[in-house]
Amino acid sequence: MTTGTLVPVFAALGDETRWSILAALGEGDASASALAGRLPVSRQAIAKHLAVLQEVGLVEPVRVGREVRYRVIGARLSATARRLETIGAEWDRRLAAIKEIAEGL
Amino acid sequence: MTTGTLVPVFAALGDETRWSILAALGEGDASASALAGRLPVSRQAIAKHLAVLQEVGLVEPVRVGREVRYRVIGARLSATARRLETIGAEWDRRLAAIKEIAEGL
DNA sequence: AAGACCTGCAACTATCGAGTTGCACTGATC
DNA sequence: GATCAGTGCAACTCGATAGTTGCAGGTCTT
Repeated sequence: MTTGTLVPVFAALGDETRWSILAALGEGDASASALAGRLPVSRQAIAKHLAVLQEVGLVEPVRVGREVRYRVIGARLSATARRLETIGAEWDRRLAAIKEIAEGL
Repeated sequence: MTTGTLVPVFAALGDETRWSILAALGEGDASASALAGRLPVSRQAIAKHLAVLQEVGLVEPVRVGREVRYRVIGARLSATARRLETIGAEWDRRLAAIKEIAEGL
C-alpha cells in the first residue's frame, strides 16, 4: 500500500473540479477527451487534474487502443478514510497519531 | 451536524502547516501567539490558518481572559472520515454517492 | 496514403493562497 | 494611569495552481 503521504491526497480532494471528474468517472471509465465533452473545462485542464489524481493514487490510467481511459481507485479513498478515522477517534485521548503525519509523513 | 460542504474540509486538510497546527493543538489547547512560539511561522499566518480551520469546523475558539485558545474537534474529523469511507466503499458498485457531493454540496 | 481523433508538451495569463510586516485596539497587570 | 501581552485588521509580496490556446506526435480508420 505504501500509504504514501496523506496530505497531498487531501489537497487533491480539495478541488471541486476534481470531484466533478471523479463523479463522472464513477459512471464508468473515461478518457480526458470524453470528460471534456461532459465538463465545462478544456481537455488539457482535465488532463492536468487527472495527473494530480494519478499522482496521489486516486485514479489509474488504462490504455485502450489510442486512448487513455481513467479508472477511480475506490480502495485508495477507503484507506485514506480509515487513516483519518483513526486520527479523529484518538484525538481526544491526546495520542500523537497526528504527529506522525505532520512530521513523519 | 449540518454536514456542511465536504470539499472545503479537504482543502483545509491539504496543507502541511495546518497539520502542524493541529498536531500542536493535540497536546492541549493553545492561542495563536502560543503556537507562533512553537512553529516557524508568524502569528498572523497561524491566525489565518486557524480561521480556515474554524470555518470548516475542525477547530473551536475558547476565550480565556484576554486570549483566545483553540481546541481541535475530533468528532469533525471522524465524521469526515466516515463520509469518505462511504464514498470509497460504494464506488465499485457505481452508486452516485459522489454526485451528491459534487453537485448537491 | 490521407485524414481524423486523441494524446502530450509548452507557453502564457490570472487568480488564489501562504506568508510577511506594520499599526491600531483591547484587556490584564503593576 | 501607564504598560505590556494578546488580538485583529490592512496592505503587500510571491509562489503555486487552475485555466487557456497553440502546436506537434501517434494511432486507428477508410
